[in-house]
Amino acid sequence: MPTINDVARAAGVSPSTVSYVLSGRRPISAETRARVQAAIAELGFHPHAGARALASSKTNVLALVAPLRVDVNVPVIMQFATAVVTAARAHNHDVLLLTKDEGTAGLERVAHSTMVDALILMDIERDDVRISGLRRLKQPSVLIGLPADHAGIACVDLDFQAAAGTALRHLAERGHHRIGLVGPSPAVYRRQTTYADRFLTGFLETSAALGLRTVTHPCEPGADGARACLADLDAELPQLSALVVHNEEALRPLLDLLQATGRRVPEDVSVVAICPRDVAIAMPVPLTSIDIPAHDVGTIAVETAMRLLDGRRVELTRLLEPSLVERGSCREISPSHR
Amino acid sequence: MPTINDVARAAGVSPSTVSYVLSGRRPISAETRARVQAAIAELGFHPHAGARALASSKTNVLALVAPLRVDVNVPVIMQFATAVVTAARAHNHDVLLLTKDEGTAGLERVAHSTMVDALILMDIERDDVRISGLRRLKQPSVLIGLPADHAGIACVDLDFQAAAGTALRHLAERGHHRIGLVGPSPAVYRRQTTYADRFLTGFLETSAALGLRTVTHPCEPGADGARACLADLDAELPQLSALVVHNEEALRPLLDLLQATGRRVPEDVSVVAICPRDVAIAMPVPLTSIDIPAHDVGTIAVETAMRLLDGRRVELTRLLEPSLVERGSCREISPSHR
DNA sequence: TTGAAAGCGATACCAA
DNA sequence: TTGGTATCGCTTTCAA
Repeated sequence: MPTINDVARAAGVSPSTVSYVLSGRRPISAETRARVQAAIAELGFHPHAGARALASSKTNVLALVAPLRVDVNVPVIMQFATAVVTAARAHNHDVLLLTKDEGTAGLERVAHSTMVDALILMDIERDDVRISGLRRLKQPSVLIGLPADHAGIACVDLDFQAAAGTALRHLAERGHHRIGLVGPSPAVYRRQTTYADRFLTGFLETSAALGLRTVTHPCEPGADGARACLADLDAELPQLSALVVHNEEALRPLLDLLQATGRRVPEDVSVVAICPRDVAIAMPVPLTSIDIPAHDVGTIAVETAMRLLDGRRVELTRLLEPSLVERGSCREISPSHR
Repeated sequence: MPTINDVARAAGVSPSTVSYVLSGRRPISAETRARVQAAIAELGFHPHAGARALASSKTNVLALVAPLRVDVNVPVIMQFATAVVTAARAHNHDVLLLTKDEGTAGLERVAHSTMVDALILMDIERDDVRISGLRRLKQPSVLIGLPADHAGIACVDLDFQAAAGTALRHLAERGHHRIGLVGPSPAVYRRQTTYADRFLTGFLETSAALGLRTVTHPCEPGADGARACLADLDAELPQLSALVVHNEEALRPLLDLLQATGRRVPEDVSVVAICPRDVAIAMPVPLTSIDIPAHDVGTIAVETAMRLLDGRRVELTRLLEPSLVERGSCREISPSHR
């Protein structure tokens, strides 16, 4: 492997000149630049990442901490990861993949050993134990999610609270006033992943503001969970005309169940889902949905990290506005039936 | 951030001694070791990764090249990734995540700039354009998959050819002799991901060896694809009594379709699936299946990389033996009906 | 059993 | 516009 000195010798310049050609941090005459670049190409020179990191205190690597348990939401996780890696590359950075189960120790390990310039964390819990540790790192971090105490830390996420409002308003405008919420599984609430709370809060707020009759219930995984949840909702609010489903996994069993019991979508029950758009589209009945903009969130997370790295100003809390796409799973209730 | 010199000073030893305490590459008196370790703990010392890489020519980082397109098989990809990261950590390595779409350029970038010690690639195609480039790298690589030309390169995968044999034999032993194969989507064949070919080859071989009547068909995504595929199979081989499904995505629509048309599983049609076990379990009828041992494959890939790195002998081609789990979706055909 | 010091391969400051 | 060189923090050889 050729070094910068080899290149310098071949081009008849000093190593520092080669370095400056590479970084563009000082003006170089066109002629010199050409000679250097020719030498670089000819020798197939690639700067040594470690040497660079040592001399410049920059690694050009971001840490991405992902929950690698293999359960629900895997596709969404992958979408975040894809977006982060792609955006990072666009900024000339690479991505070191960490698992959430290494916890604070893992973060400290890569941060203290100077393996990364910044960290991006996903699957943030309400009282995430990792947050306080992050504050002590010299590297900046960006959270995908919104913990209770996020003072001074950059956060990016869908505005789930607003999303609940959007879903309810969409239904209310079409004449629905008896609406059930199929929530995430109790496990999600237990883990206190914050999007569950935030959605629920928004749901209750908007419900009250609009004077709707609503009822909410978490939903256990599987067909049995869906059945139990629907039964609970029906019992507590007879003749509900619409469901808001904030549970990707429950979607399919729920639709199967409705069909099996002769309740048509949207004729008998309207449905709004909060899920990735490809999931909404792939259902037996294409669902009106609010997308989880994983790509945007991931990209913005990286861009926020970049801004922090070069000392630019950032908006610490970025909650992306929800956007609802009507796909025909909500029907208009005629005024006479209201 | 304290350096090794700070530690040395605090412990009253030379920096080299600290280094040797850390690496264990030469004997240190118990007393000295204790003093050094105390100083390390007290100062919160973590060796600088870049400096280490520069001095030792080892990064303790593996590259993992994953297909980050968001389509089918996302869960399997995640399982591979999980296993690789976990295994890597167990060997004191971290994982740099690259996307397949960077192609050869990405591999060369991280290899030439000495960011990684070894590379692990997934989603290998039959005539993968990246292979020849890999041979020229100074870092070893391990493929998850089996390209046509894999001379000299370590490969790990499920033995899909044997898996087809296992599936067919399981059915044949239960009296089935008219069997259809629901293959992957044409897109997979077009991309020439090698597992499709290998499974098909094994299927045809075993079919011939056992004197079975079989028919095979790729299967387009979605409910329509499943319907078309099943119709084709039925047309070409009337009264087939069993299906082998090598298409995770088609599984659910296929079972829905069978139910809708009054064909019960396993009473009327037996089914063997090749898919992750959680998918097989989550179906309306738990399916007899051959697992895709993503965890084992990922772990073995990392272990192979480790062996290559420290010059130990490796078996270049590791095809894992398939194991079939009966879950009741195959029925025994009584001799009178054969 | 330990220490001294020469690299490793870049960057960036100080000069010219 | 360019060159010389100290420096980054560690590993490892050579000596003692």
